[in-house]
Amino acid sequence: MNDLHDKFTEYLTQQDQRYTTQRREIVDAIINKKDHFEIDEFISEVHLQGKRLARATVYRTVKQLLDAKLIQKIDAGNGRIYYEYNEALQHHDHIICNQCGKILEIKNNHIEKAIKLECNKLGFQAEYRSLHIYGTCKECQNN
Amino acid sequence: MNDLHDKFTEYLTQQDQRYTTQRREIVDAIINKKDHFEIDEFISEVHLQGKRLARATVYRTVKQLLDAKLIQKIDAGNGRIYYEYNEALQHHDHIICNQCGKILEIKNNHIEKAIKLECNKLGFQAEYRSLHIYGTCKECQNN
DNA sequence: ATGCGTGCAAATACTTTGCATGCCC
DNA sequence: GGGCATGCAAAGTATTTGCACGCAT
Repeated sequence: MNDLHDKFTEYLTQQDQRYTTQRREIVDAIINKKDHFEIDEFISEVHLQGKRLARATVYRTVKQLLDAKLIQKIDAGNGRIYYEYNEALQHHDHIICNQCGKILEIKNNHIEKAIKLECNKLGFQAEYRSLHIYGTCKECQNN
Repeated sequence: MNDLHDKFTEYLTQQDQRYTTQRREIVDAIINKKDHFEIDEFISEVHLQGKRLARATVYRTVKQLLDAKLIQKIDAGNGRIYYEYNEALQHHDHIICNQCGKILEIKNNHIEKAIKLECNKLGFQAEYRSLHIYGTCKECQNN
């Protein structure tokens, strides 16, 4: 049993909601994709597999997963919106290259700590964050 | 003369584009608003002042200002999208309360440094970032 | 004068919603 | 069996685009 299923089950139970076949399938697909995905591409893939799944259901489920902090939304800046599984609820941040569009995932304790300290100072109880750094990656700087 | 006008002029010149009346008015309005604004609210206000200004022009100009890194986009999570003037190009980050929707702006050198170090490590040339922290503010924790 | 930028409206894209039916608990 | 969730289509929003005309350079 995967962590994401457990967490989502827990969330749904709390909200007195049901873990339906569709919700289960969407979560499975997210786990299998591993990295970031787009709503549209996601729906196409599911349909290619011959499964019936309504757009609306995907939007509804994604909203719940966001609300449950199990996935996060990434605005790649060029009009594309990605979603990504928050593996084991460990926050990782994103570095996005404006040239080639590549997305690097980082996890840095100093950043983590600095943010926690600032929140403590303000008495703010942080639940979740989104940090995206845009610029030019090593490879693209050489072009 | 305001910094934002200068910077935008510089950007437009680089791109061989013109500093039109509309662009100037949009920039003025942004400077006067100071804090974050929404496209829709923004257009209404300009229209209330009796000025003629097309939606499309606002979208086009906002896109350029984003591209020039002079304003930044904030996704408040509840479906609302804000834009905000990047004062003097100093990066400040946002703390957003999920209960009351309040947005706090922070500027913290430790966060700044930790991010710079991580980028240096990766050889990534950062131009811009967006950091949003979501949670519950001090006041709302007491309710 | 030249041609980029604007305004307008239509087109497109994205997301939500109402309602009848199906399926989880 | 009761009622929440789904699928479908239609309605909302948000954003982009084509084209004729106006204005900045």
